[in-house]
Amino acid sequence: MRRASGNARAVGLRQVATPAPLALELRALYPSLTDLPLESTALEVLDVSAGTRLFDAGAPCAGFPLVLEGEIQVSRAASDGRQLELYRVGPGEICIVSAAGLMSNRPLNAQGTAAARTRLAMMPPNLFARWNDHKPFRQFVFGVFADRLGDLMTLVDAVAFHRLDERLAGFLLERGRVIHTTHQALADELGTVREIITRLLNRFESAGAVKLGRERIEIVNATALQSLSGSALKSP
Amino acid sequence: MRRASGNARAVGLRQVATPAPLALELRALYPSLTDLPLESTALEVLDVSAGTRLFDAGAPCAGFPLVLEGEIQVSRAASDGRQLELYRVGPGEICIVSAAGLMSNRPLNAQGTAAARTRLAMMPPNLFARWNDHKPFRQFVFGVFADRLGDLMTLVDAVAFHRLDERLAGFLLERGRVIHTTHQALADELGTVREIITRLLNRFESAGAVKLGRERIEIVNATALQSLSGSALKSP
DNA sequence: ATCTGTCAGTGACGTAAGTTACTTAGCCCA
DNA sequence: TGGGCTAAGTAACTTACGTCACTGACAGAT
Repeated sequence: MRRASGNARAVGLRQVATPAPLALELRALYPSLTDLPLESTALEVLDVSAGTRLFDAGAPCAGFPLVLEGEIQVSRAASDGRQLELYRVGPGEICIVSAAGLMSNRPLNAQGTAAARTRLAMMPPNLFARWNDHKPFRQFVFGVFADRLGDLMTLVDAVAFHRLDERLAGFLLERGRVIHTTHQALADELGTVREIITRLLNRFESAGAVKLGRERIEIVNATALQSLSGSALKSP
Repeated sequence: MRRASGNARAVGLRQVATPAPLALELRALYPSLTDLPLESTALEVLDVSAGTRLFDAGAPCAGFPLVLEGEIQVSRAASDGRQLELYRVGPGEICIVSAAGLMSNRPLNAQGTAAARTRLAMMPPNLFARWNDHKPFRQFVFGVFADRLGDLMTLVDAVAFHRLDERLAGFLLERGRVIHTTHQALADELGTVREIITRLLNRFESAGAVKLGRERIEIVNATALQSLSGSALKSP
């Protein structure tokens, strides 16, 4: 964590804190920033390793994250240690919990963790407010906001109306043929505990849908898995 | 359902479709509309009875509802007939599912039903887009948007991590001392079935927390109910 | 080669919640 | 005052999930 220093205002110039390569990178990932004065703005850049907690539920939002590389996992934690993933934020995407925290000036209602080594630029709260007056940026933010809201409703639906085996099967299908992860991580994404994941995965293996290994799940029969999922992923 | 008619443009004037009293009423409930040209705009006004379906999941959003009187219940339905209330929209409030539908141009991801006799003005999609350029309106919409998002997270949390008795107890406490509703309606709000509500309410009655009657629940010991709820309503 | 920590497997058990299939109660209106 | 409707009670049963308390398996460090 590094803060831009120096005092350019002393010589009557605006502070130039965002190096040109970073501005370029940002504009490539977030085209809606194109016409904004990135170069004359202090954006803090963080480079964190997998597992780093980036923000906590209950805390005020410290800034709006622009992900350059990696992925942030946003989830909700229960008092008994279980947790449930709400969504992930990758490069070029935005975090609606942060946006909501900034727009309503309320504490964040979820926690964010780096799911991998992650590099991100932090847009300070006042800057976020100011740049929302810029129509392209605003439209981008609120477009994604709206999309994520839909995802969240689908999640509510899944949690309220679907069995865990369906949800797990659907989840695996979204992750490609070979998945490298632990049972605990899967449990944390689905809001359950490790043992249940183990049990369900073993069932899937007995059914011939997957092959299991240490931190490894290979889908050997996607069709079977699909039918196990009951196609639980339909949005509306 | 009544559509404003006439063709004022034929005589070179903008269409004047919103009568002054309605404009007044709207501005009283939605102050962020103050500086917008309500009078020169065609706003359809609907007056519907309790139970009327106002929009369906999967359909495109027909307009942005401004509630004048009554209440809209927004919920998500499962294929087995169960349904789960996401939130309600009263006078002066806004519906984020509609807003999201308009901003992302995607089908709505929940259904809306009048929870009582409801009167509302419908802002057409293109008007909503246009008026979002007006800062006070925009800030109002997105402020509420952000707030509701928080509610939604709390809902996810409740559904994923809390028992139904806790949720029911909490729900009752929010509804005042005497509640007039059916067990089925409660089930539809919490995402379960009627029998379970009956069972739980009877337990609450045995515990001396409530007194039951036909379409009537009276809370006789709020403290007891509170402890049954496990204070399951904490947000973050 | 052994140690140590993480990851995975397992079985017994408890219980919240949904399902089925009724019966009973209360209310409206003819 | 007796149908006919909807709301509510109920009991027996099933099942998905979670909890507990382990044991075993593997990988990198020493």
